[in-house]
Amino acid sequence: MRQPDEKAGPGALYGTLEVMILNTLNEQGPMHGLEIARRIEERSDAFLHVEEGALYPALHRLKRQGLTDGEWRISQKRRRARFYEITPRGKKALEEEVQQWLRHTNAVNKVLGLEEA
Amino acid sequence: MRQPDEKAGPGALYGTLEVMILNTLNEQGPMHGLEIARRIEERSDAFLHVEEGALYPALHRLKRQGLTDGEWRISQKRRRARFYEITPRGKKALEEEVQQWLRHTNAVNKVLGLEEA
DNA sequence: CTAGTTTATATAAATAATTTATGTAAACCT
DNA sequence: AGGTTTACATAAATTATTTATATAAACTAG
Repeated sequence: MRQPDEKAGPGALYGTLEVMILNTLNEQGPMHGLEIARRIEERSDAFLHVEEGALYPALHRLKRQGLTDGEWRISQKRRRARFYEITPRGKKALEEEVQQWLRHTNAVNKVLGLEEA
Repeated sequence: MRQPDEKAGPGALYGTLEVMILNTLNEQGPMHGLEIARRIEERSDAFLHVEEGALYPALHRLKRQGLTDGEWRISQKRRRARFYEITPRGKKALEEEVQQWLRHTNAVNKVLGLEEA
């Protein structure tokens, strides 16, 4: 016997990590990578876990696309850390990606017979 | 200028295709691969598109896991086709995966500030 | 009657974003 | 001085897609 899974399985972040990062920066202001990961985990009530191997490549993708910019600063705990901030383009992308997330979950929910038949 | 995307982008199916297949078989009875794909597309109001290269590997995974079984029959259009049926184990898995989908979307929605704060 | 289209399955190769496993470095603690 | 914590980084492995082909049988047009 096993308790039903209270955590997301492998691949659960797929496609949603970038929009969650952008939203975290948009709502809570500039912060560094590990702090973003912690906020996402907390806000999901520890359902999601953001691995560092997923986090940093995602942050680099967002930076490369001009959706964030970042600068080296010193964290609360006195370590050098890259603080990211959402850009105007990032805000626009965030809005679109949130809409896309809603359309997507809606579509899957329809297929699963879970609402809005 | 470009119309906002009304369709899911690449990778949109990631992680949801199997549960959608199981649900389709559970609700609508035995049917063959291409028909499953069509039903999913229709029920999502053509938002989702199920590529054959995603469909058949997913069907094989489900079969290997004992969540469906299949037999060769003749389709409405007189072609040989493998008709799949959900098994009792498949029904149990479906329930769990639907619950997992709900927990997952809920977690992402919380992070995005979209409900159930 | 035969060439082209449609239906149906199948699979290899390419792509993309994860997970897992390490590594570096500086700050803090004992 | 040595061990732990914080923070970033990246390579390798994994997984599930997308894209591109291939096969084969049945229907359809000329």
